[in-house]
Amino acid sequence: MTKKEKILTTALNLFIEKGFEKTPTSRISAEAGVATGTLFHHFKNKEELINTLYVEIKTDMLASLANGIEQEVGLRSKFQQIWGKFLSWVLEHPKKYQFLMQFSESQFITQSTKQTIEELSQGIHALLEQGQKEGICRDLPLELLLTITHSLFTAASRYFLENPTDFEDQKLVDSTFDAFWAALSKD
Amino acid sequence: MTKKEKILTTALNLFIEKGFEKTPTSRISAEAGVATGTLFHHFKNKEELINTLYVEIKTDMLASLANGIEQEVGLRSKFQQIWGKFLSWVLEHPKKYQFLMQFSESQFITQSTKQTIEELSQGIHALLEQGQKEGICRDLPLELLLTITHSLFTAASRYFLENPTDFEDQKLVDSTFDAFWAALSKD
DNA sequence: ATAAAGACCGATCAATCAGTCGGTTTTTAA
DNA sequence: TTAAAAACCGACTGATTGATCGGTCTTTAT
Repeated sequence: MTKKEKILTTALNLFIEKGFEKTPTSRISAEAGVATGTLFHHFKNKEELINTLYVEIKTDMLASLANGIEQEVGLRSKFQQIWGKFLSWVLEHPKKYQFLMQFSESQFITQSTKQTIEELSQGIHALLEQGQKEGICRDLPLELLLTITHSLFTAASRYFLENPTDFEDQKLVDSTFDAFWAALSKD
Repeated sequence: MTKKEKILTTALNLFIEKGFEKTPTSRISAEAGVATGTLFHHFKNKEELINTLYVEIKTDMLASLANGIEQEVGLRSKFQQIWGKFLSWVLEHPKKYQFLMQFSESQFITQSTKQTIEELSQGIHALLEQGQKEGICRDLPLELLLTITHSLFTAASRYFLENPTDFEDQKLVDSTFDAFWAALSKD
């Protein structure tokens, strides 16, 4: 692991444990086994550090959702695949996910970072748009459908994070998807 | 408005605008038209200030949901009333709601505050439990139903906050409730 | 081999800020 | 009326911390 990577993972752990402002850069560099100057060599300032972390993690997550989705199936199946992939990723990277949850609404994530993320999220956006054109999804504003989708993904991940063993119960996982799909689809 | 109240509302505005750590107590007292000492006379420290604010706002919101719900109607109708009351409250108090969103996941809200809130939220908890006993709600873990409920309330409020004029379209509001109810109920 | 570029170091500092404290003013209640 | 309690004041400080900077070490490319 390069020093830069070490700084990033150390920062991740400290940020979710103590919070951004309660984590001195001195502590990050110390625990990463690196000099203060090195941290500021790689990152212009503390804010750039957390924003880099945010983009990196979200990119990682979104990539793992898009990966290997079967294209020759219906919309419902596509969403179901994404549902499963998403929950798997969350359970495999609980700290990363906690970080995303904790800082998505925070002041520290800049507008430009949010912009970058938005662009990365185009995939699901397009899927919903398609679903609406095909008359599969409810006739609600697209933006609202997106928000609903996002919030139900969040709800499920929250639950399974706190009850990880339940994630092995495939029937339960399927049931949660049914609830999601019921909210989204017309019939 | 008493000085204590002035401190609280000033803090609310600064916290959502600048964030907790980026708002010096000196600035709060200055904008509230109060001496530093007065702030610390009413609140043991900065953390107690934000926690007081949080409990006060959440109590206000939950009270306005519980107020005047017709009891002689079915579960669906009860939820629909709450749905409407909630969205109305959010649109009438956008800053307060933003505050709740921004700090619910933050480090600054103590465990004890979260405990207090939990107790205040028993109402909806009980309603869902009843719905499940009567076979109206999906057979999912109660805790998961709660999370789903919470997340869909959040999703709708987010949307209408950003598109306030849409809230006057009663048909659209009803449609959002339909989506919510579809996720929650069995058929 | 060599020189330029990049990574790394850590002592130092300027700035910021939460909270204190000794005292004054206002309110309360007896 | 009076005295105790509560509200209020604001200058001050001890401690913290983001970021710098001059310099060394390591890698890269020619």
